[in-house]
Amino acid sequence: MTVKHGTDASPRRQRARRGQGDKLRGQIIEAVERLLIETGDEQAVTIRAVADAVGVTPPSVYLHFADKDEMLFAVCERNFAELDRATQEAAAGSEDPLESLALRGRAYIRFGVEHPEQYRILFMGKPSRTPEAFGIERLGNAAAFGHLLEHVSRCVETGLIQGDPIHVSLVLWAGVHGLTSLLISKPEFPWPEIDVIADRLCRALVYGMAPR
Amino acid sequence: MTVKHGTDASPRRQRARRGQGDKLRGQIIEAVERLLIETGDEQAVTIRAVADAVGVTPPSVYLHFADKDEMLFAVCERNFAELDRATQEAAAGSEDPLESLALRGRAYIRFGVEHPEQYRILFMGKPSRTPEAFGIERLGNAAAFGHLLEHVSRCVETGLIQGDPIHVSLVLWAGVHGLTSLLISKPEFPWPEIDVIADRLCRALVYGMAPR
DNA sequence: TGTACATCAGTGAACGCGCGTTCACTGATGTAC
DNA sequence: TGTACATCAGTGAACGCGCGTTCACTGATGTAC
Repeated sequence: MTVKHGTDASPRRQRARRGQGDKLRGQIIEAVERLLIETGDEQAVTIRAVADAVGVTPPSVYLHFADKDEMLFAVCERNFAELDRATQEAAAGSEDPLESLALRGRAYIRFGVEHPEQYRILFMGKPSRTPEAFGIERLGNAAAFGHLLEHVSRCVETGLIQGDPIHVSLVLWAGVHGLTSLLISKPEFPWPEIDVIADRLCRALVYGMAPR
Repeated sequence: MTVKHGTDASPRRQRARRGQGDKLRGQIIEAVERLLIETGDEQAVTIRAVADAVGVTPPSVYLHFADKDEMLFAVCERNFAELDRATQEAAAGSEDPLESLALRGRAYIRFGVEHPEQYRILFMGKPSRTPEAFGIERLGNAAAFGHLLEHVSRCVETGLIQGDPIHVSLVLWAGVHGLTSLLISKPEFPWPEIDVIADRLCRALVYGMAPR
């Protein structure tokens, strides 16, 4: 089944005043996120659907984005920032560095479960779709990973965790990403209580890398 | 850039003899796998491309598969069996149950890295694409997960690992899936040596769930 | 205060594309007599 | 051994679709005089 756009009177948006052209850019980004959440389907985010959601014609999108990918990446950028904020906030929830690290992991998982389609675009997409700057640079330097690395480094310095901080950080990331992405791609699987399993995973990872 | 099919003389396949019609089915499955490997792109696996690879016209595919999804799932089935075989074989590599569990994890990761597009279809696909029977039933009952569960159960019975065997199995699966899927979706990331990090992850997971 | 005009935010219609799928058919092959 | 015929493995051409993108345009808005 497919969706017809603009068949019923799509609320035609009022044209921005002169000099206010950038307003549309923001509205487009919001519409993309809304579509992602409502339809739960990245494929449903077409230029046409987005334009229709905003109340504008498809070519207008090109006034603000060179192409479709650029539009999607603008959304990603926003979500990266949110992910970082959520995990930093959670990590502040405990004085104990290892406990704090586990909390960080659980916040990451929760973020993914609550924003499945955005998460899919950020971390589960095809590599080819990802423009150059979006791979190593933005991902490697992304605040979220940087903050994790800092946190891990502190743990390693104080001897709470053994190993190379980068390796440890990658292992932690991979672990929480695994549960997050499985929860997203296999929602029909008979998962036990998510919190229980997320907690178990984060503890195993964190305490599994502490010296014995 | 797009690919033109059948422009240069595609080697027209010799028609099967009477009663041998099923031959084409097998050749189609092989062609899908070959396309997946060669192009590294699930999107490149179109009915037309598959038919062309086999040396047949598109409608012929419908002689053996109701639709495109059914064709793809036939490929998945084969790969599930291979994944199970690879992990079972690896697990036999150590007498120590925990060590064996870590070996199983590493084999899983290696399988995914070596069959990225098949892995993507198996575990990273959109849930909607997955037909009913492919979700809980085939995944939950899949031999690979069943064997993991058995293995974990033995460890729990002998006190080497603490917790509910299903929870533990899911945590292990999620963990190895995380590294596997990140390696697949972010190949341009500056990963350290894969074996090192895979080993570190598997040990952290396994020994992190052992009683302290 | 009034008017000509440049600018800017958008529009409408169309493009070419590749896709999954359908449908009426063809021609080689085996079988019954 | 020869021939009519049913069967079966495939073909060829076309369908309707939605997509990203382009291009020439329009009409409201602000500004200079």
